[in-house]
Amino acid sequence: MPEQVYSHQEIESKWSARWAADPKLFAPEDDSPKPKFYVLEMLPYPSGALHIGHVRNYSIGDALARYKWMRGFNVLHPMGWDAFGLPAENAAIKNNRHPSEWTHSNIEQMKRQHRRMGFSYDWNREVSTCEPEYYKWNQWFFIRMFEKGLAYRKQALLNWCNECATVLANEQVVDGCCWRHEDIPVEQKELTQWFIKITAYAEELLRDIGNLQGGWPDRVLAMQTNWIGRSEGAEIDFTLETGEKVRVFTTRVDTIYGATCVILAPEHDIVKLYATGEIAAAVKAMIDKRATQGPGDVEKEGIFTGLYAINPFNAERVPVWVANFVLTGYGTGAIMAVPAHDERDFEFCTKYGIPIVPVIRPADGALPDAVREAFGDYGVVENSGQWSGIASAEARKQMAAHAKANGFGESAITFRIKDWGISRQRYWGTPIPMVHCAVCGVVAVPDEQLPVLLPPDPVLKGTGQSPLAADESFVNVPCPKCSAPARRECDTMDTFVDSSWYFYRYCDAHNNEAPFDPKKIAYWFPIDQYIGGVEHAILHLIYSRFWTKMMRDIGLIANDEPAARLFTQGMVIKDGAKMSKNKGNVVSADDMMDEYGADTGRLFGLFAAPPERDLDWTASGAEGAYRFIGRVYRFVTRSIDRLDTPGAPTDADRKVLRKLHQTIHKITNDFESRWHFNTSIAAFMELVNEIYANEAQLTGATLREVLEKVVLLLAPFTPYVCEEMWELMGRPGPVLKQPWPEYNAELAKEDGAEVIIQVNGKLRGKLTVPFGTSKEELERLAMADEKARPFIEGKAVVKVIVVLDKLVNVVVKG
RNA sequence: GCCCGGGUGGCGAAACCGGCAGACGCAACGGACUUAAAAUCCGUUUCCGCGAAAGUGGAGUGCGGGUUCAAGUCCCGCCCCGGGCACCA
Repeated sequence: MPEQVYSHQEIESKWSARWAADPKLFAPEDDSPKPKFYVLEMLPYPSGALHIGHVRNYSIGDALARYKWMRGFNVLHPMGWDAFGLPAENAAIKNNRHPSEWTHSNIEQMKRQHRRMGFSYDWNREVSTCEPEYYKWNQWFFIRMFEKGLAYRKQALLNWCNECATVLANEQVVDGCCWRHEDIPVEQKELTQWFIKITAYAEELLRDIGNLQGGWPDRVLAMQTNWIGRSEGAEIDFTLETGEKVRVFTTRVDTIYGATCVILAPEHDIVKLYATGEIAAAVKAMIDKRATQGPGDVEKEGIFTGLYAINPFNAERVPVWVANFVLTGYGTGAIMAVPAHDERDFEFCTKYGIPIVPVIRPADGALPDAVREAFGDYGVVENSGQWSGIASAEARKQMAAHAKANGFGESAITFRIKDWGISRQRYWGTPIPMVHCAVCGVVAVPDEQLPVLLPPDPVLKGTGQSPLAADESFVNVPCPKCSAPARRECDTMDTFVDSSWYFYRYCDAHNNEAPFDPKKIAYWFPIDQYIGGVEHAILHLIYSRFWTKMMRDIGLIANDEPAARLFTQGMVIKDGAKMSKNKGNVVSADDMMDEYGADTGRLFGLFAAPPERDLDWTASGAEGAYRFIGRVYRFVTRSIDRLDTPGAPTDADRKVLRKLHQTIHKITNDFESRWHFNTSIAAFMELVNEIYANEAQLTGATLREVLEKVVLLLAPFTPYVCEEMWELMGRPGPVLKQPWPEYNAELAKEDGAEVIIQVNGKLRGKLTVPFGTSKEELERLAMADEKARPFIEGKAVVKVIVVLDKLVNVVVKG
């Protein structure tokens, strides 16, 4: 066969069709004796077009999946669609199409692109979250949580995005703006909504971060730790002169003798009870201002309520204020202000002339006469009755215990994380399976009536009213308990519910009796490797962890965490900016595949940067990857006829085989440790350069040996062209079921050790010696070395450092 | 302010355990092939000196110190860039 020109269209369309025709090709085996490996990439939202960011994400997972198959694992590698959500509904309003139609046509488009990319998914397990077979189980889980008190309704101030016309969870607010609309400030609205009690798991979510260390990126774990935000402190009751108690939360109860006022959040119950006239008006103004204010520094403002409270530790009477910087949703919504030891309290009390009383001194200093700035560190407690002279840390414990013993407080822990508000006033989501009955109250839809189907013909306006409420035939329903006329809940669920457990469904995607068969979960879980963007570090990834723990506690599964290992890949950058529609720098997967092909797209994406780092997409870089694939392909095709030509082994054979085994070692290591495929591919390029340099001298047997291994090593990165070359070499496929090339350390070994000669740490010469040459001999050779000698002669040799097979460093003086 | 990353040629990067800084690729330049071009193959390219050249000397991994025979790598103190959290009591 003469040398062939690499034509990606021909090769990729040929194998894409063949792979699609074999539904078992990428399916895991039942009852397999092989060890299992579950590799998962985050499922996409079906926007309609795959772009380079997706391609990068899936190329990483696909390389791993193919490698694991070749290493003899039974691999589960599924794909699905996060198919509910706002874009479908907004597109529907704009184009007057049904969200379902829009979504399904997008899925079809993207699935075609996926197939074209040749990713090794088991499409038999495809999950689409907008199908009743899937969202039925969202409802089922919701009812289980309702029964356990983990799903509940309450009135609360909620984040509202006017553009989305719906409520947002705290996790969906970024810099005070909507996560989908970075320039739309989120407003606060008081609404009655459904919440999921993720806070019941706050302690465990935090504790188990310890078990994820090593398997999950530190960055993600740090972000989750921050988000959960545990603070240890105490709650203390200050008694008002009117008799009510105001409970404050503090992490520094040791400073309580320095408390000079109590400050309430504007929304606090006591304020509602006692604020009248001018004060009430000022408080309302504060609430309104805060509701519309964006993020950033806000001037502290407050007003005296006219009330006084008694500090239970020293019986001192302190004024009660209301201030805009005290948050209603954190701690108890009330604080004791200790201006001498808290920067914020200092700022506030200075502004309003409230006294400042220092009670903590630095361990090696004295109490200041006049406080010029807050001293917030731990120190020694002073002027604090029986605790004077005790260190802060110890005083905290003792004073909390004292409060408890005397019935006016106790040690307490608060979390920053809040319950997950899941009600959405939109159509395209899972209906919340609840009924409101005038007699029975809120009643769950019985399991046998699930799923509660979305009505097929919604009236969509995007006005902020739940579209389901306009559909009388949906709304009106008899109460499941008493059969009296009742009304259905009309909100739908946050789509993050859908993505919290989809990866369990892949294990048993067509189960009609249960969300999944626990036996299948026991086999596949935890996910061995999860791969996705870091933007989900606290959204999807914290919800998923919660959902797993919840499912464990209702007895469905045994694992505590969904994924043993997580990998977060970097963003794709083009022309200095993150690829996004707004910036107009998106490269579509289709355009890329037309021009360069799927293999090139994958190879460049993996070669241009280590996968965790941001990747610069450049056309010239892609050209380079394309040229390289062509270089391999041309060599293989022009060598086909020589593969079985007999001949005596040559020096070139040995050199190329050595390079081959060094490359096997390198690539295998990269797969097994840090996934720096950029260096795997660089090593592979070096191998190909070596083969080119020795082409004429290679014998047939070596050519066959080396080229077959070349194809196998490259297959996880560029599967199409490798499948084609494998076939051309007369080998039966598929490549991903071939064993991974085995490393032979003997063949990889160099002829001799290259030892560098340094004088005072500077490189002065090189030696090639047999491995294991003795210290004395190396020292002798170094001293005699022609290049090194001029730097040694005439100087006193202080000492000589020898590292066997590696280096000699002669230290001289003078 | 606190918590994570990161800073190396014209560019993307490599150097994994402290041991030859810049592998591999892009771009640029030169050569071969060609009537010519494209494609392909081969070569050069951190900076500053000296040299016609082969070579050869010095400097160099954000900045300042330190440890060490030896530092991009370890330690101390800074600067800059990216990300997360943030009146969280």
